[in-house]
Amino acid sequence: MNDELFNLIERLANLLRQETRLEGQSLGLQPIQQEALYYLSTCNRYSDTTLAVTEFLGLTKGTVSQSLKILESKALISKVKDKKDKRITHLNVTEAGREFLKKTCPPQKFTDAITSLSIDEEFETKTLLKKVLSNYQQATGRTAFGVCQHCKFNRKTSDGILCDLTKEALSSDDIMLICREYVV
Amino acid sequence: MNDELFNLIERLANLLRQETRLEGQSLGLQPIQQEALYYLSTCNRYSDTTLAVTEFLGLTKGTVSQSLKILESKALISKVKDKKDKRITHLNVTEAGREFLKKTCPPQKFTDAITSLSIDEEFETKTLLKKVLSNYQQATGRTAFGVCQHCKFNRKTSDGILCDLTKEALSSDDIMLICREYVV
DNA sequence: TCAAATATGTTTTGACTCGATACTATTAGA
DNA sequence: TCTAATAGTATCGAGTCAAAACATATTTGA
Repeated sequence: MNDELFNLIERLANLLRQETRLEGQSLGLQPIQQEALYYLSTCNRYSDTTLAVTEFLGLTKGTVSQSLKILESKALISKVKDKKDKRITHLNVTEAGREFLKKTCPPQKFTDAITSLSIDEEFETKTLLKKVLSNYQQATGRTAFGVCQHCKFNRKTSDGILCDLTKEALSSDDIMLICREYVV
Repeated sequence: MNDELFNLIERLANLLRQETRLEGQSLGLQPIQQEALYYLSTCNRYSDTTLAVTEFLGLTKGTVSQSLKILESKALISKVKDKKDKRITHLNVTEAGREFLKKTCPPQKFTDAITSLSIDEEFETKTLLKKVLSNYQQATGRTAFGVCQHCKFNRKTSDGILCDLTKEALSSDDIMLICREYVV
């Protein structure tokens, strides 16, 4: 009863948030800004836009636009207009941004705490939480945000890997990233 | 890599937060206020104070004081001065408060999502997350907030159950609640 | 073809969160 | 006794957030 799964997740999230807040102080970064930055470092070229971050964080685009503006002002990300569609702006994490993430994300003490789990236990936890997350996303009608590699549209051909949705070629690095168009 | 445990937890927490925000709209309640209310409905008489909520949520007491003021103004909690120590104010969840929690906490769609797990899987996930949470709390030097029943100070005597810390008698309901003084 | 609808993103506004700081009241302890 | 510690409140400024209005760019479809 007192150990409801949702309670555990909220408590872990609260602690993570707290540690994140501390680690962001050196650069004056808020937790939500760090979450956006982290997301941008893990997503592919179809998913590095304001709207994708909006969907990922579950906020409104106006709110996210503000946070991204701050990240840009601190030179942690840079904005690049899309060549084909001029409405779209791609958000690239700068070297400084990656540097910051490497030091702080995931938070050190959390990483330490995980070492109490065995390899198998950690894998098991991830697997089960992924299942819950996937179901929850579906129930709330939210975008799945899965890894390119495991997407329905990802196709291996004799010429290499292809995205069936965009018809573009994908590198071996590409397919490790998170995509907002992900479909099971 | 893309499925880091901390990433999964943050994403689940973001979705929970979003659903919580929606469910709080009817009463004009913010997510953090609902978290405080929920905590107060699960804690024992040693842990129903402003400072305990502060520790639990990992915020500062000024911030929490404001949130509690709003909960009181909406008649979801009531404040009762401690008889012995006049500095202390106990926070009781009112009937209206419990009514609200029963409807919204945990969020319906999250509960639905969990049903994708078997009983064993859910238990396993809880067990492992509890382990991580416990370690994380210890690493960050935070209060443990465990269930009274499993605390070191909980002692069963011929006269009933006793708290060795406060030397007070505990009922069978008491020992199911969360205590800030919890020690493994 | 070209106007209407749609999509991406920014700005503004007002309510709220949050940490920091200063403050009051009460209790503990040397 | 009288100083330090503890519980809690009040205020401030920076930032989050949703909502709405807005500016561009693209797509749709008559």
